[in-house]
Amino acid sequence: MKPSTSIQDYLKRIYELTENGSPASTNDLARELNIKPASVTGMIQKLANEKPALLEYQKHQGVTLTSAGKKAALEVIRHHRLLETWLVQTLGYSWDEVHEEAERLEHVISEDFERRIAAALGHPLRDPHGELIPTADLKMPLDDSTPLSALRKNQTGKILCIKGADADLLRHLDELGLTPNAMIEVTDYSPFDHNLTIKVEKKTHVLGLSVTSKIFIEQK
Amino acid sequence: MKPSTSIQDYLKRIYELTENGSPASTNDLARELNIKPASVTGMIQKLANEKPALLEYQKHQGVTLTSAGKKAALEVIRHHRLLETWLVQTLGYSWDEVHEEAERLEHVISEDFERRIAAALGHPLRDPHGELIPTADLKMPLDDSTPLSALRKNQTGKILCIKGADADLLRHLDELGLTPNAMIEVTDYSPFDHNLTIKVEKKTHVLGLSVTSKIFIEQK
DNA sequence: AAAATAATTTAGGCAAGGCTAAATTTTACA
DNA sequence: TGTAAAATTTAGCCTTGCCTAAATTATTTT
Ligand SMILES: [Mn+2]
Ligand SMILES: [Mn+2]
Ligand SMILES: [Mn+2]
Ligand SMILES: [Mn+2]
Repeated sequence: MKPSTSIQDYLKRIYELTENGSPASTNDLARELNIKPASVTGMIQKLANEKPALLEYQKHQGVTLTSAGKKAALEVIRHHRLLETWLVQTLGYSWDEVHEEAERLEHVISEDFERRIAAALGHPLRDPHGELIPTADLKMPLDDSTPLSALRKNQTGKILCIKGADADLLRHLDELGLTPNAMIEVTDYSPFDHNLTIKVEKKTHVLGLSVTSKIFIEQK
Repeated sequence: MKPSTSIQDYLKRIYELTENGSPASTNDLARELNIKPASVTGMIQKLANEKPALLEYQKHQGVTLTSAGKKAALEVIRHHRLLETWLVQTLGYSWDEVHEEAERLEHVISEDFERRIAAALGHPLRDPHGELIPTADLKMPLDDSTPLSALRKNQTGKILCIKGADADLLRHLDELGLTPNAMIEVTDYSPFDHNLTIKVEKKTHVLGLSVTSKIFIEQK
């Protein structure tokens, strides 16, 4: 059976929160889902006890996805990212507007719809923010990007992805020309505050860590 | 507040069932919604008692939409028909495939999405089946069509709409060339069984009442 | 005009997925 | 190392929207 919309959202958030390798905590999940921690506990207990369990769970230790859970999560993420790409390309959404729309559509489109937009888009590898799109057989491609925050003076690269930015930051980055595919060069680094001075399209900007850690680069 | 998906489906069905002027019965509604009559009674009582009531209801007498209910119904119907049009035009769905997809999407698209597809399609008047699309200000345009079943020998017209046909019939009509915009001519009428003989694209077909009553014509 | 049948409503229940308040565990830190 | 704070879980409750079985009302048939 296809998981409910609620469950799909849980799985997607857990996928994201566990990408760093460590389990997702009840509180983090509650924050990301805008649901009270007590309710999250109830749901993760349920998901961990399903016939093919979707989660690995030990009290007070957080959760990780089983392979069944990961597959279900990648299904939703593929829908989300294909939808974002498609909304931008065919309906003129800007990249800071698409998220919410995709957040609702992702749960209701058919597999046929998924195939049609994937084909219409030429089976894209990344969504408008540069995030990798899981393949049709639900594998997440390897991510070979480096956070901009790891670059130093005179290093250059192409922006691959903006991760975890809210709509305000996305609009700001758009104004600065810091969008996927932009070529950038680091011209200075301040070890005290981790500020990076970068050049993009002939213009120079100084970016703090809270920004540079959200921009991902393909190094030259 | 936006009505729930369930409520939207109730309102849409009630709109359709009351187009003939008479109230929708509990049983008819239950059949259309695939929900047990007892559950329908519960829901219509609830909807009739909301602050601005969505339904007019008297025990054992069926329901009609209030103006608030009609507005909410037209909102869903507009979504549905725009979506069908758009899925056919941009993703290559055939007209017999789109219904189910639109049935789910109609509840989750934003008003912004609605405006974007309406604009992208050039504010169409009819969906792929020829059904009238409610306007952006939620009025249903006047329907000036006549059922094919009302035509007689030597009368001609253009097909405007196929109403209430299931996917199988839609595919069949498609094969016969009986799609919106096709020009047809009635060459014979049998008063005994109400069969009509019609000519479309040089071919002749004999259609029973259960078919001719679902095809609507703009008379010449 | 009964009696039978059909339609509708009532009553009681259930599952999903939330919430609050209270209890418990873990972690932090003085 | 003991305690305070933070995180998590438990317990009990609520709403939505569905169900079945039984009761009631309306409609047909005889
Ligand atoms: Mn979502
Ligand atoms: Mn899919
Ligand atoms: Mn629907
Ligand atoms: Mn709308």
